[in-house]
Amino acid sequence: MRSEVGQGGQHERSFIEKARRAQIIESAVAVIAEVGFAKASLARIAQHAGISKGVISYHFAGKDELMEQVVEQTYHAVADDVVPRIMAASTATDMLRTHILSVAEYMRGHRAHLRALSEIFVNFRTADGSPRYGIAASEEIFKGLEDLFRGGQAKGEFREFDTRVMAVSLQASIDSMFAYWVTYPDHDLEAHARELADIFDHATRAQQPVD
Amino acid sequence: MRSEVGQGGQHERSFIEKARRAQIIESAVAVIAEVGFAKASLARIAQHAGISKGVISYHFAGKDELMEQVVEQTYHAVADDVVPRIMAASTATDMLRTHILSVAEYMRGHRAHLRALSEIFVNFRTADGSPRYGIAASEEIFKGLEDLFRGGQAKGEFREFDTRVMAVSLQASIDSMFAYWVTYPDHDLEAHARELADIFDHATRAQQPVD
Amino acid sequence: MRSEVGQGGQHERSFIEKARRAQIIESAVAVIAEVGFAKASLARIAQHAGISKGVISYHFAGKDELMEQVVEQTYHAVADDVVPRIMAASTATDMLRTHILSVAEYMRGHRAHLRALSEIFVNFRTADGSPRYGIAASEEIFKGLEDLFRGGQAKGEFREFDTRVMAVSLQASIDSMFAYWVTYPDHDLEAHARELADIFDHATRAQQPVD
Amino acid sequence: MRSEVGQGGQHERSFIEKARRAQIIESAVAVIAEVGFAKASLARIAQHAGISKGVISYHFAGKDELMEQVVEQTYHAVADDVVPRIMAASTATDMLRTHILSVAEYMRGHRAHLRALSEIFVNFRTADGSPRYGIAASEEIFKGLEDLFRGGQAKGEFREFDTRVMAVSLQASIDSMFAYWVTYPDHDLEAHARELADIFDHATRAQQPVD
DNA sequence: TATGAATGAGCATTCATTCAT
DNA sequence: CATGAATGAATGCTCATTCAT
Repeated sequence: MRSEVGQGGQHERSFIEKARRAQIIESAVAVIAEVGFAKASLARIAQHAGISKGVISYHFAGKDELMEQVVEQTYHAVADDVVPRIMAASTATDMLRTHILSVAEYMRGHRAHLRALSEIFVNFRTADGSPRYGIAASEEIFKGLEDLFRGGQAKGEFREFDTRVMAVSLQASIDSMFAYWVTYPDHDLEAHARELADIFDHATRAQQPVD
Repeated sequence: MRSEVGQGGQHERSFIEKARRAQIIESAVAVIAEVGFAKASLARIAQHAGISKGVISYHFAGKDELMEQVVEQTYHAVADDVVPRIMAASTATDMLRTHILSVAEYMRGHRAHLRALSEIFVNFRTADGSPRYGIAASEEIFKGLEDLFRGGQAKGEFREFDTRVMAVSLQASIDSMFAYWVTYPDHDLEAHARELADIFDHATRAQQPVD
Repeated sequence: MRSEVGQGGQHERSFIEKARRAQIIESAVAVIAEVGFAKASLARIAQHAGISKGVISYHFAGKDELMEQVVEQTYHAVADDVVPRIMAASTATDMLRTHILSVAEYMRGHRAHLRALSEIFVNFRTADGSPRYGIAASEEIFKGLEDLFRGGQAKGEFREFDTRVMAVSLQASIDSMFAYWVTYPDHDLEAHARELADIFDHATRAQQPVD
Repeated sequence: MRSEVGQGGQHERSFIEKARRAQIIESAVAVIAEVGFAKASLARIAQHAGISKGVISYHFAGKDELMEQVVEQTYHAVADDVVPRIMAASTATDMLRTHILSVAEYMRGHRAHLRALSEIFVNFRTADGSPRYGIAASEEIFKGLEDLFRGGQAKGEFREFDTRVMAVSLQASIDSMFAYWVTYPDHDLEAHARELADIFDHATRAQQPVD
């Protein structure tokens, strides 16, 4: 999980180093969220952190590693918050609704983090030009959603459908909810989330009661 | 010097100029699709077109105008192909399904164009740093979809739902279908489109027949 | 006087060619006067003349020849206007005053020409980087002024002084009068010229009457 | 990023930074003096200093700041040398003569600096195309000279004349003395200065003694 | 550990010039 | 004669990275 770790525990990161890395990552998040990936230069990130450019190079192998760390940290923070709440639901239908609502709720408190995450996902490329994170980076999420869907189908809660297509569409709809809210900050995120939950409730359920 | 003319049809672009502009736009599309917006420099675009950098500056006021032309050309090409087919449908339900399937079909033949379009939408910024096209640029699409939805609701084909949320989610799901297919070229785009049509059919319809 | 002339009268410039050259020279004057030498590109000059860039290249060997022509034309126009008036004066003292006042009067009607002339004098460099026209280009003027001064000294009108230094200083003072007026267009050019005439009257005369 | 600091003495420039800035400024002076303002590119200045182009960008906000620094440094160096000597004179007549002679003497040792200064004054333009320093930039000098002249007039040493015209003409005559000497390096600068002092002595004095 | 300094490649853009038509 | 098109060098600038201290 950490790039250079694993040489026999030799290289434990010191407290100060961990603090510095965290500080730099937070600054990176803030800067990317504000000016976008393309204009988030190391100089700007260093300036935001109140340190010299060299410090970043010292603590991270390069800009690429910094970006990867931003993704990893943010990604896990979301999962740590959302996953337990989903697990607490009893039916697949509930889990689906809880998933959508929890993610939306988490978003509300972490606008910058998610903005940065999305910037990196879309823009970060490897040296050869191919996207570092693409749809493929969401594979873990897709797998989790597919498990949820298959569970619902097995129990008869959900109709038969292609679980991968449903997962991809749901994930995209959630992302777009966030993007829409970032663009229009007055947009009612919670109401959007409830509507979205309704949409995928109708889209998945086996029986639709007469309204 | 070249870009701001054309008011009143006075300055007809010559045949050769139109050809060059088209050639450059096509090269821009190809390069952006391949290496992404950030790395799509004029040098690379010129190299791809087999011309000198100066030619681009000669035919376009600057990189910004080139990007705007790419968007405009591609955008209209999609609309010209898809809109008539949607209009031919008689019910809202049919229009919705036709919309999804036609866009998917168009995509199959214009992978690079749509890839480039999405890159520009996400990354192109004005001089002051704000996105040139953002979610807001999709407003026209959203409006069109909302009309479709409201028509269906008025006729009783569709249930009551927030048309804006439905439009945003549908558009995002279509985009993600495309992104998924770009990442996994062997993915069955047509099957995905049919599944997606089913999803939004269930999500919108007023009555769900017992399967 | 003309660069390629002299091959036996073979290459007489046609009427249309002379007209074109004159038109281009006038445009060059206007553009240089407006935006300065450095930004007076052939493109801008052509645009001002309402012709294509290529025309300039066709009628002049290059930008350098165009500039030289601007200087030559303007220079002679000034001389043709001013010299006869000076010659009409009878005493050296009168000639000196007439010189200053006539040049100033000419200036008032030819602001752009003189502005352009000064821009070219100061900025135009040969390929090797040395000034194309420097102080040395004023040699003809200096010689003329020195003749005037020596005449006055011979007749006892003027005191003994270094005629070269007086010529250089007078010419510089006249140029600065013009520059000052260009910067502050409301400046009273005629009054300035009269004051300047007084200054050099006092500076040169053999006897200063008790005021 | 580097240029706008320094409010309050907070950001003391390090020794090495000051040295680099000085070195770059000196190279800029040398290059401008040699090839003129228009051809004094950052590349050439860097080459002359034996450093990479980026170093200049690192130490100066841009070419504009570098040019402004050249002006400021040079300007103050002249003033620091010349002003005290003028102040030491007791009569206006002496101050005038001292001014001319001291400036000339300073010139002899700083040919390139003054050449560069004049190049920048004439050619440096702001982004909107208007001269960054024009005649208006000499306002301070003009004001100082006018004070001197008015003092002399008040004490009866000088005749009545327009002090502004006298100041502009004197300044121009001094500049042209320098320009002449730059063009003809063998020219006797001191003799020229003495002659010039005589000229303005005659031009200003209230009484001209019978020779 | 941290820093300031330096590098050099890459960027968009401008421009005088050339040339086929 | 005149043009539009194309060229390629040069410019100021940004930036990730390296390195001695």
